[in-house]
Amino acid sequence: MTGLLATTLTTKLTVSNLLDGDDIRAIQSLPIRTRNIDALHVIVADGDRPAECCLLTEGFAFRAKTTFDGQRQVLSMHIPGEIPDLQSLHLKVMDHDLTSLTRCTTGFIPHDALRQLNRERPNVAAALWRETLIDAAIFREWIVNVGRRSAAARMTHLLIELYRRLEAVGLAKSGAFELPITQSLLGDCLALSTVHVNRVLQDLRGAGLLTVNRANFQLLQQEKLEDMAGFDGAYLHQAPSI
Amino acid sequence: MTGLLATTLTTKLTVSNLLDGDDIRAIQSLPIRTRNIDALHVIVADGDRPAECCLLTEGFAFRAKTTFDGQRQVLSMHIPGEIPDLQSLHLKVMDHDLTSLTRCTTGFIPHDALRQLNRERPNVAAALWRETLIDAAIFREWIVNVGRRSAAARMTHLLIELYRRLEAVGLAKSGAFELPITQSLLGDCLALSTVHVNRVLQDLRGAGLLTVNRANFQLLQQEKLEDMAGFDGAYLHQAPSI
DNA sequence: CGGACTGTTGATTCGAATCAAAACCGGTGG
DNA sequence: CCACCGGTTTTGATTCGAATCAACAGTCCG
Repeated sequence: MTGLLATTLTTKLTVSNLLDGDDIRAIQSLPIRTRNIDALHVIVADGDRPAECCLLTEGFAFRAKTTFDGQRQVLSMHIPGEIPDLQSLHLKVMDHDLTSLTRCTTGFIPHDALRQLNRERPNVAAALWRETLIDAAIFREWIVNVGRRSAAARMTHLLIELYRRLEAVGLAKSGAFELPITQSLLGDCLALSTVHVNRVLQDLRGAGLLTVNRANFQLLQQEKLEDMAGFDGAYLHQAPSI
Repeated sequence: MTGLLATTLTTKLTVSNLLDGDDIRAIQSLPIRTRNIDALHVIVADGDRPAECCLLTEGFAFRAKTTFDGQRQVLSMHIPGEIPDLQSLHLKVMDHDLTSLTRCTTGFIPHDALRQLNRERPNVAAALWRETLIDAAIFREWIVNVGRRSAAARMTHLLIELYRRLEAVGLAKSGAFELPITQSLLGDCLALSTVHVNRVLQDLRGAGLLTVNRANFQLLQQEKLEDMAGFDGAYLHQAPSI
């Protein structure tokens, strides 16, 4: 693994973990297969038994489950630097879909190579484990979002979360970020109908709290938005080793 | 660690992981502090920085978040054999509460000891990691439950999940299990009001699908219940190493 | 026996879904 | 260049599931 792919992963892991030079070199020598993926393409499907993990380098992806009666619930959004299906390393069968939102650049790393790395470099294993735990922390907050917040607070909370995560990897600043997501998919994230998503966004725009043109989101009054969403970023565990 | 505590943990981990004799001996020699905890007592609180993990040996516990306006959302239920705060090993600050539902027998294991064990015995590290990944899989299904299912389906899905998990550790059979949970707490699990929980349970009883007297739940028509809940147990990842 | 949860019932309200249709857009091909 | 098309966004009218409000009954326990 060299170039962008290596940088993406090592940057992510060294920010919040204590890796030494050997750890980083071991990561950089992982075998990796680069692949470009079209928008809205199922990368790994529910029921699959993948033999590799997918490192997202460019573009966005999301994980979702579909109920037997065809309703879809998005479980998480994924941004560059993440390995959305890292859990497949220890859970053989996928229990949900991983889908590209936009065109993506990805790197596939064989499970075997990752297992060997984990065995030889406990620091790296701990860092990767930690990433899956942050994942779980985000799921927990997602449960609260869908279960307990009003439609407007739900929307706001999701947008702030995305902003914070994108900001942390340099893909957003000053409250602005690019995310080519439809209102329908936002509805599947928030367990709201498309119609209601539209109305909520209009209310938020009307209140002067944000703007949205196509894929461009601009959070205008972050303080106020955080208040109305009851947002506390602690669950993102972004501070180094905290 | 000896006796019941050791048995609880090693049973759990050996069922679905490949541990050898040395692994098991290493687990059994973990230092552990036994403690009894009263019902409805906060074991680890949001914001805490625990230095040990809590192995649940007897009794039930749950994890929950409270929003700034005082609403509570239960995130998961925990049964004997589980380590509900294992994530604290790598995420220093708790982002939710862990609370006992009933009187519990617990064993506290220092993080230091667990870290050393993970370093020396990669098999054990993988087994523990896997437990946290199953945790996350259950969170994902919980999102779907709260986000996409009707009140009745939600209730049913939760009860079947609990039954399956209890059955797997020998604490339930023939559709029956003991769980001293109030309707109010069930509401906090399902994001429903207490009143509505009551009505849904009456409907299910009325349809002859289950009975509830105090803490005793009896699922009468499991097939039918699974159908109406859209239950697919794959997300519990109970089959050994699958 | 009294008090505090817990469970139950009925009446009413409300947030969001649903249904239906129009307006808007970005592309495609004639 | 314009007509057309599918997907997306927007608007309005109506319905519905669950919340809320308000009592009351049951149960446990000191």
